[in-house]
Amino acid sequence: MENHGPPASPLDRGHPHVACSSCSLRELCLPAGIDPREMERIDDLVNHRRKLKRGEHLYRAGASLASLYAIRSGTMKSCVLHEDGREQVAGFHMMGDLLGMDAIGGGRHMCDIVALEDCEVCEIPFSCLEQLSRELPPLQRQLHRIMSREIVRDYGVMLLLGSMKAEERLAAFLLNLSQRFATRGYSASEFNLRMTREEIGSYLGLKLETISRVLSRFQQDGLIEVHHKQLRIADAKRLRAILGQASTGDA
Amino acid sequence: MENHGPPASPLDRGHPHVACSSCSLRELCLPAGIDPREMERIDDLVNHRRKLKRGEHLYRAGASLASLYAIRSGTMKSCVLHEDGREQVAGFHMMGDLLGMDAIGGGRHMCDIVALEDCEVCEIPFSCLEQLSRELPPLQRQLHRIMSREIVRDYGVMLLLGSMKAEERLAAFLLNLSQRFATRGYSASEFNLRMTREEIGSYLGLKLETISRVLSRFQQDGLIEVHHKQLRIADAKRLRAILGQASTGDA
DNA sequence: GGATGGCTTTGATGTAGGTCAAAGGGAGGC
DNA sequence: GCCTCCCTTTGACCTACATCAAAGCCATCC
Repeated sequence: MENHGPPASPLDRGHPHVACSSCSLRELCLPAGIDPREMERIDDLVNHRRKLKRGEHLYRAGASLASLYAIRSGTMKSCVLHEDGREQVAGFHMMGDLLGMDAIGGGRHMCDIVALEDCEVCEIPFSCLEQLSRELPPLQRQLHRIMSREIVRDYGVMLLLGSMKAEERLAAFLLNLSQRFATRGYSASEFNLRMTREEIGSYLGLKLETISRVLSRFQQDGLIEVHHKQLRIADAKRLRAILGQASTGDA
Repeated sequence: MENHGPPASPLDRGHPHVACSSCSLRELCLPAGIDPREMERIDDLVNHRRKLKRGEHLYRAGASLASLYAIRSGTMKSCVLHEDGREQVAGFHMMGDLLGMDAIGGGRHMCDIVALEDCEVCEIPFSCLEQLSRELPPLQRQLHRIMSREIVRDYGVMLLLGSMKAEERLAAFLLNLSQRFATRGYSASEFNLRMTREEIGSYLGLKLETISRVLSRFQQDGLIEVHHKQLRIADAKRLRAILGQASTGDA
């Protein structure tokens, strides 16, 4: 039962001050590296926010490209759909991440984005962004950087899916989450899993039972502590060693 | 034993006329959609070509970003490397494809690119490209489109690796190759596999023996004919049906 | 407060694809 | 022309993960 809530006006123009210049995420997000004096031009670009309840879609595959979205708060997942109904989680996204770049190529979105909890996103009309990035080289750079990083991230996932076994995949996943929380100023060792075991499994190319079993094993081995969605990394070094697979030594 | 050939001068400035404007690939490649009158500015951008022999690297992971490369002829593979030596093929690339975008994010390449046969590429200094794309909106658009398509392509691979079984993966692979040859004006039904079974396997997250077995099975079932690297798609419809998995009917 | 329904855990069993092994074919080098 | 080396094919066996099944937990709804 997804918490669709009232379909209500998804566009919330009620914030008079949607300002990148005062946003704590600005160094992670699109405005990174922008001269403070130019910042107000970015503020104009991002003219409103949008709130989503858990389970709501930000957009669906097939929708035509209007805007990119920067996540201000909350966690989302992207899902690609196989024609025969199978779907796979392609990524988990959190504050500061930029979404929607899948649509630039063909003008239509190629995946669904779903809120895993209540979220807030900043909407960035794409044509304005293209325009402005012609005028502000640092903005252009940052956009390119973000798209490039997305490509590289995907390479990492391909490596994971193509050549790692279950334990390695899960270790890589947990360490990646940990690192992303750290980058955002949260604890690297203690956090909440916003997604279900099934979603993790889908992302990692495994079944939910396998996720559950491997988490239990990790816990027995003292690598982590899990209590439903609450997770603590108890021994990051050994967790990393599962990945390195060679050295149990200092990573 | 890779055919490294003489390390020789990799930069071949000997072509006086490296002109996008007269290149048969221009509509697939970076200049797509450029006004003919602006084309000479692109010609200036792409100021030289480079030839590679089979087995040579175009660049290696860690190399700093200097240029993007457009493939003029030949086939290449990209490989991502796991720290512990395992490597995985992340993609196969052919004429018209643009390489190197993995380095934009961090300034360093994140994968190796290796020629699977003798190749020729056009070198595009990245900072010039960024500069010029500020002045020519259609160039900017095309660059964004290409990067976006790369992201979407990766989603497809994730889906393949994460939720398809061996036969589906191989069918998807062959159909994808077929389609790419067709786009480039070659036969969609008959072509050469430039890569080994092992490389296909690496790309698809399978072992070479599995690739071999599945190809044999496909052949027995009359879906394809393979004779070493020569491949003919004998029944594209049924091959597509393996993917759709539901309807054996008209895809 | 009890009921309902998702999510998770754990066990028993099955299987796709991996691993190991051996032999056959082509292409390039001498 | 012959040799060598890689690539490929095919078979026999094994293992990691999927599948099926059942029971427990937590949150939410009534």
